[in-house]
Amino acid sequence: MPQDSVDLIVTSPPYADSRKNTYGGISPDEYVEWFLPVAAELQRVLKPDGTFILNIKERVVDGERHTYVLELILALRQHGWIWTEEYIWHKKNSSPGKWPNRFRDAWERCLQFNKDKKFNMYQDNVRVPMGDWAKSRLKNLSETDKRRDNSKVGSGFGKKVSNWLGRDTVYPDNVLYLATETGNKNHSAAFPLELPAWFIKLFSKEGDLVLDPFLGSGTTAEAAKILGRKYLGIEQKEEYYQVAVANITSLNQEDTQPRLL
Amino acid sequence: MPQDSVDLIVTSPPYADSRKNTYGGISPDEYVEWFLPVAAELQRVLKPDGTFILNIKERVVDGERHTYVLELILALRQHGWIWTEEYIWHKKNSSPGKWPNRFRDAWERCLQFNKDKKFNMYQDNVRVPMGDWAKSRLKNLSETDKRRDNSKVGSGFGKKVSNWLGRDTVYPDNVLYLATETGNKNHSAAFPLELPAWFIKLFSKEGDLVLDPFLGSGTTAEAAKILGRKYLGIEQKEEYYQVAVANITSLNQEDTQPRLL
DNA sequence: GTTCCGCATGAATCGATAG
DNA sequence: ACTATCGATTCATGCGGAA
Repeated sequence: MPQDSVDLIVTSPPYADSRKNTYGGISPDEYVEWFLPVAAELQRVLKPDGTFILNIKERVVDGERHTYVLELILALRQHGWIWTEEYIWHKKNSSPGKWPNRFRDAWERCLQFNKDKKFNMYQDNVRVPMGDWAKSRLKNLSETDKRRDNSKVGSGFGKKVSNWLGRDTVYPDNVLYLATETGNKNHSAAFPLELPAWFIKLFSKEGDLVLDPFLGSGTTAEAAKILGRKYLGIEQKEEYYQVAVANITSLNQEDTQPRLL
Repeated sequence: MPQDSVDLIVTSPPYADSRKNTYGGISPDEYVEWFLPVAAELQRVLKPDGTFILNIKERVVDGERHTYVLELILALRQHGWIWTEEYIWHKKNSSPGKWPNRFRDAWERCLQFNKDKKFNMYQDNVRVPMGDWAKSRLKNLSETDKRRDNSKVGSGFGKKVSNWLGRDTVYPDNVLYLATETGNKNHSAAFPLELPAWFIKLFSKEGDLVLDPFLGSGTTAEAAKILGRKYLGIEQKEEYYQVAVANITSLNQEDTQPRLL
């Protein structure tokens, strides 16, 4: 691949040592070492104003959270990546289970890395409906606030409130509150379509190129296709590749578009 | 303080370089070095089956998340602490603001450290009401609901929905969804009472000793008092100490108990 | 006695300007 | 060339006073 050719990278690599029977299963202690050559190639092909989103969560090893994700962040910075932000994916329906020393794990990291401090971000593409507070708060402004609006002299007290009139969406924050995919995909990672879709809308525009170097069942490419982006996926396992191709080609644009927009 | 005398430590130390005009203001680059001597004392006084909860979040420095929290976790492990878990505090109302390169920050870390893999955890004390799904889901049980239905993905998970009949509370997960305190405390940290209260209920029992080495306006001690634990707080600034004493002594047990239980 | 309205304010961050 | 200060931006909550 040519250098500086990709607008956005969104990926969820195989987590260390997990899914051992379905994927390669990288040992936690070797995870950073295993990932760095990949990151170097990603850095080469990403445009200077592009973004790299890494969805990952550290395993529990021997009763303790392993530190390979922390070490990976530090290592990537050593190699020139900028650690711009850490988004949290807060899962509505996390895996069940009960243990004496911990609760169910309901969140994952979505790490944002950049090559440059200036990067493309299209914030208006991910505005969310205003919270419920607005309904009760802005419902009955009519009498007093209309008067305030008409008299533009002086106080400015009413101005703040009237600023909110007519708006129905606000900017989100850095926590994504999404359900996990309960679908029937033949791939063990529960990676909901909305997760890559959110980052694709936020960090790319139509016609841009989105890359997923660990394609898996093709969720990132599906989201990119639905959103009108070009997409490129890499997958080592023949069987996942076949699943991804099937998922992507069977996509019916008319069916899926309303789901995301 | 004698060694092995504290059952639980819950604290929210001054964040690096923030609150510069109210607190000392520790530089991000010196944060780990500044914290380690404190951590050593905490390790000394904590009981072997006790827990240390550290509420912290890294600042943005020069357009990038600083790494001092990651380095602090690694350093604490070097000094013998076990990094058992990372809870997330998902804030309902985060600080406002708009920037071209990031959204509002709506979460903080609550890091759990232990001296030993075996520690006290009273999970039943923090059960939460069952979600609304239960009402509709349990009304008409299907055939698969009455027996164990194994996951189709081969994960080994299964479910037996009929197990849920008659229950009205469930265990929570590792994400706490709380509002920040917008109250009138004369202390700049917005640390809601529910946050220390949750960990106090989870990791201590009545009569246990709870320590907060950075007491601030005394929220941890307030929660401990309400929940019938002994408490011990350390505060360097005379003015915060006075505020904390006032907050704690003015506590009316009858008023506050229903708020938390 | 209850609901509704007005308003202050919070672990923030960026970019421009001043020193 | 570097650091310090300041203005601008914006969402949700709770409290006090009014209806």
